[in-house]
Amino acid sequence: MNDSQLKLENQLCHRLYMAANGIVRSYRPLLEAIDLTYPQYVVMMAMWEHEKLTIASLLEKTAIDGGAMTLILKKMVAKSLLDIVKDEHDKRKKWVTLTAQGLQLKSQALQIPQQIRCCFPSVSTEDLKQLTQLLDKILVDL
Amino acid sequence: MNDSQLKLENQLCHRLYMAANGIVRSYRPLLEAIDLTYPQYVVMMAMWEHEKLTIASLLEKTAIDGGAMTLILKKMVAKSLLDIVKDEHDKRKKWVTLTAQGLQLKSQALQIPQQIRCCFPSVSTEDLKQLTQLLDKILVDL
DNA sequence: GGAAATTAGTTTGCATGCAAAGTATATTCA
DNA sequence: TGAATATACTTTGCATGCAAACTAATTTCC
Repeated sequence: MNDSQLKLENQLCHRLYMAANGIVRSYRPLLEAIDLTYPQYVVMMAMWEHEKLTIASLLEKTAIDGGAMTLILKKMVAKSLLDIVKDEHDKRKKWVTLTAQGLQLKSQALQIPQQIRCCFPSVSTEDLKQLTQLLDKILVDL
Repeated sequence: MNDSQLKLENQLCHRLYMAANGIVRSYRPLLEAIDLTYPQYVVMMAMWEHEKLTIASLLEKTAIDGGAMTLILKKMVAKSLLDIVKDEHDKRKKWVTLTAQGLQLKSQALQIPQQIRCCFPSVSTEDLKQLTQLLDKILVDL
């Protein structure tokens, strides 16, 4: 029996775990400057792109947990970044929209992507492209 | 200004986030069968490989948070998978070792790697190799 | 038309991830 | 040798991730 398969070094999952946590850690100082946590930033990106989303579609686009989302949105509404209103016709639905302040924040966030790129000099544009394609293969199987 | 850079679709970080969470989710049913959480499984893999580690080296190998590790180890000791004893000479250090039961669990875990592979038919062996190399580029920059 | 099933969100309980503060022990160095 | 540092862990407080239970509203379908 080949127990090299159980070595930590050989676990793709552990590499993903370390890389994902590590990158989020790299974002932290940049996001603190605009007073956002990483998941809040993800929500903001979805909203900057769409302007108006139901909570359900926000959950789908961000892949954030539903239970966590309730709390995250509550905080973002408290910070006046978002508004949430019930749908007139389907009272189960809620619509999330950007406030003026939430929209304005985008201008401050625009520089974040390139700032993050600078944190990873070993990762070329070509690497990024390949990584995207490979990660997509994982995502389709989920 | 090019705000396509702020689209969720273009964030490597978000793909990593979804992939990492998704894979851990795939492990869950397999790990439940041997009553381990994912981080506990990571600790066990480190221990199966090394037999004896200080908490500090376990933290380094697993990249698990120190605060979380204290709790994780406590639970694993309670489940009789691990023993923890203070170092004789340096009373700050603690040594973690496998119990007989912890060692025995390895035989049941040996099949997990291939079972997980089956969950990801879209990811070839070559993909896995490339992914490993690319993720390592991220890891060196952290 | 009304019970059953489905959908949209929220709440709850538990397990981390993370930063920062705290504790105990060792080491350095003036 | 004794104060200042550094090391090894633990504790604390907060923010998710996750599963499961729960509420409210809507849709299906007999």
